[in-house]
Amino acid sequence: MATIADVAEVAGVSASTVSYVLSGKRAISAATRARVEEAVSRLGYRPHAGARALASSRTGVLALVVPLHDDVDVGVVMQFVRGVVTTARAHDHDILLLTQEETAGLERVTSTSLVDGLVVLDIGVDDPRVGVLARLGRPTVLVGVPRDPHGLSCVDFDFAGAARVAVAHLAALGHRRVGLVGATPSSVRRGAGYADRLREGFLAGAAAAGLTTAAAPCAATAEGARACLAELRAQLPAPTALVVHNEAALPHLLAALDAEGTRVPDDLSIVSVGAPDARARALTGLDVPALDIGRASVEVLLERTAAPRAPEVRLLSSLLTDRGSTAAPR
Amino acid sequence: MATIADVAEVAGVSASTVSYVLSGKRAISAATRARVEEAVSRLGYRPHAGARALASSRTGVLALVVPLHDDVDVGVVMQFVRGVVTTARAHDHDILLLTQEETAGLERVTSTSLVDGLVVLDIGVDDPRVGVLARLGRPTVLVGVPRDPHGLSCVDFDFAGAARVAVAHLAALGHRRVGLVGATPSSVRRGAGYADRLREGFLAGAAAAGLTTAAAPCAATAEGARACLAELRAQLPAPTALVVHNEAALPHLLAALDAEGTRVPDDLSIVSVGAPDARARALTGLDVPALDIGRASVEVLLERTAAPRAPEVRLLSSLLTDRGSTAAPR
DNA sequence: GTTTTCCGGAGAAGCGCTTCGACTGCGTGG
DNA sequence: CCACGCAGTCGAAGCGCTTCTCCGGAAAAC
Repeated sequence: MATIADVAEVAGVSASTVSYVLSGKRAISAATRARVEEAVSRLGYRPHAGARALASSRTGVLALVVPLHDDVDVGVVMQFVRGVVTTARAHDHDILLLTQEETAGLERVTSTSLVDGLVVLDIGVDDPRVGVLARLGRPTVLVGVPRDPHGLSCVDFDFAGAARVAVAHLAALGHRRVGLVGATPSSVRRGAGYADRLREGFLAGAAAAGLTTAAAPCAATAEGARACLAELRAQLPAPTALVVHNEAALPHLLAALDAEGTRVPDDLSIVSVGAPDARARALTGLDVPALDIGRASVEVLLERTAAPRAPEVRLLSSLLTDRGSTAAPR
Repeated sequence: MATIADVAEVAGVSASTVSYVLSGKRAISAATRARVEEAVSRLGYRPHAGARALASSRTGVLALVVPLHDDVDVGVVMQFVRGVVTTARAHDHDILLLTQEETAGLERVTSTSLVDGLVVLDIGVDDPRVGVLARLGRPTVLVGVPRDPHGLSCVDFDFAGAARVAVAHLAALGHRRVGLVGATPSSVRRGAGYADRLREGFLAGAAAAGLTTAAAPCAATAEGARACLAELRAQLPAPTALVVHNEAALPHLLAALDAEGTRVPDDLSIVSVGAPDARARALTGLDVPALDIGRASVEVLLERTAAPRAPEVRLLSSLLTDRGSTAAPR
């Protein structure tokens, strides 16, 4: 491998000049720049990442911490990762992939100076990692909004806003009795804040539109779907529409409705908020803009690795797509 | 951050001694080892990754190249990634995530000495990256088997073997007319070798068992499933069993069968080879051991970063799981 | 008793890069 | 005409680590 010294020799300049040509941190005459660039491409020179990191104390690598547990939709995670990687690459950064083994991993990659910053997915309301991350003192973006962000930036989907849009859509169609099929009990137990935030948006939106409501969590099984339906109907007789915040339970829910002869949207309108599922029936609803969240995370992070900056909470919204699963009540 | 010099000072030894204690590359007396370790933990010392990489020309990072196109099952990719990451961590390595932007990424991470080796997913029969990777000269493991591996190691699922097992299972039940629902046309077009390898295993196994067969690719849509069924029946009247190598088409296939009143397994037995799908109906079949493939990839790779070694092609098999979708023909 | 071996440790030379300070001409303004 | 500033370049000092060489002393060999 060619080194910067080789390039300098070929170009007939000093190593520092080559460095300045490459970094653009000092003025260089057009003639010298041309000679250096010629030498660089002739030798196929590539700066050594380790040497660069050592001298500049910046690595050009960001850590991405993704969840392992199967409570999250893999499709959404994939899209998110894709957004992160492509955006990082667009800004000349690479991604180091960490799984949620332990908080020790966070400690390790920061204190060995392996990465310049971190993006941490699936942050719970009282996530113990948030305190650790704040203490580590590296630029960090949390995906999810904890109760106390400890001064870190957050990026997430605006679940409350999405619920309000969903409710407003149903209210505009004339629905008066609307149920909420909530997230899985396990995700609620885990303290994933989005379940509560969506629920609050749902209730606030319904109250504003003067709707009567019911809400219940829903396990992603056939029995879970039936139980949730029964529970909702016990709270609220004959709802004419459902907001579903549970892509995993959706197939079971649709199967249960089909089995009892309930037609969508003729007898019941459904708006889904969450991961778009390619395999199941497409429903009217708001999709989590996972790609955009990934992109935004990296952008927020890089702004803060470049220069110190106040933390920020950025909530992204998405538009309601009509896929024919809602209609006016009969 | 504490440096090795700080540790040396606190422990009352030289920096080189600290280095040898940490790497274990030389004999150290118990007394000094204890003093050094005490100093390390007191200062919370962590070696700087860049400095280490510069001096030792090893980074402890492996590149993982994952596909973006949605022709692959995200669940399988996730499992695979999980196997890669956990195995790498178990051997004190980290994972740098690359997407298939371009072959330029491969070039970049190797020639800047960012990584010690590469694991490249979803290798096609004539994948252009294989030649590039061979030229780069870093330890590499291909997941998938190209026509010419250029001296690189390969790890993959034994699709041919899986098909033989599936066919043998059906033959043992007494089936004589068996159809193969193949991979999607787009994956075949892409040159993903597994489609052909499974097909060959299917045909060989069927021939050995004296079965009559038909085979057709299948698009992952409702019409695709119907067309594939029609095509199979045109080639082979009234097949009593199907081997399905297409998890994406499976829901549509089952729906089509259901719609025409064909019962599984009463009227038709089905063996599925591929990604286990949590959402759809569980079928008898062989699951791609994605986690194990990830694990094996890293192990094969690390064996070759540690010391030069001949390339290897490792095909992993899995066991047939009976989930009640096969029965003796009537 | 002397010589050889071996063990444990220190010293120093890089690894390849960035960046600070210094130097050299050259054009400007006083 | 002289200081002065400025663009353009170089030299050198690290960044923090690994690893080669060397060295003293104790143990083993003769």
